[in-house]
Amino acid sequence: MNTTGERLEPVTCCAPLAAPALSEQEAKATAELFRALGDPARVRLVNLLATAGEPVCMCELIEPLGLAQPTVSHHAKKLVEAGLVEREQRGKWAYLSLQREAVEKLAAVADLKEVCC
Amino acid sequence: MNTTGERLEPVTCCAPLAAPALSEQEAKATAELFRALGDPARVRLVNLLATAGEPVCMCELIEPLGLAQPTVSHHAKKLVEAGLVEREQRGKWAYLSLQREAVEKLAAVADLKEVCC
DNA sequence: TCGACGTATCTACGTTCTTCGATATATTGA
DNA sequence: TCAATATATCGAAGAACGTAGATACGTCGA
Repeated sequence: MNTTGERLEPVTCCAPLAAPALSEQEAKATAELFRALGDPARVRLVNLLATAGEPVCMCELIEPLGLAQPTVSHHAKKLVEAGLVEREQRGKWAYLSLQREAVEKLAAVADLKEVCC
Repeated sequence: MNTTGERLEPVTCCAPLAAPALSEQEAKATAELFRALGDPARVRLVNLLATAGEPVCMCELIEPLGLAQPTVSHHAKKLVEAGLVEREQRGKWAYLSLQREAVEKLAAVADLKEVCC
């Protein structure tokens, strides 16, 4: 999809829903951010990270999510790409943690009282 | 999709992302809510309603969105079903307005500091 | 009554998404 | 060095999605 090589940073590029003049670009970034949480598996993954409060090994997510390992890897990648989750390699293990600032920015985007991001 | 007749109310059924024990049902409801805003056209539609501050005739949304009339109708329906937008019939015109409480609830769901919906 | 207009639905098409088995790569421990 | 383990990627199948043309329905004004 992105052939130019420039990476979109949805979390930093999107504007509040009530922004006076939402550009096409901003709308796309905002939609991508919301879409990242538009799947039950990813909502549960984020929930697991939020309640854990500390980085969680990816291997410990497979069972609670009830999905195959490639599927969990796929969803984790989506969340990392959206900026909502951070991935940290520790030897052969991959640890995921919540990007709390990104999630808070998401809440700010949905906040109609917010004027600016 | 829903053959039993029971209507899901995503806005009232979903729980915060940081909820201690997110059920499968709640995760699905939360995902549906986020997914409703997971398309640029719907983000712009919500933005138009948010900045208008008053009900907007659907016929006035076609041009700014740059989409065909059936497509706008389709997106509007999705937003109404998600509870984010209210639809009001006035003669042959359909007026859309933002369900501000629902959008605020969405922001609360994304708020990690919130304990309960 | 009739034509114009606004809207929803039907249908179809191409794209994207979710899922998982198979497989490749890398790291650890023996 | 070798087997076991964790993870990512590839490839494929089925479902869901976005879009718009055609069409049907209802309302308004003449």
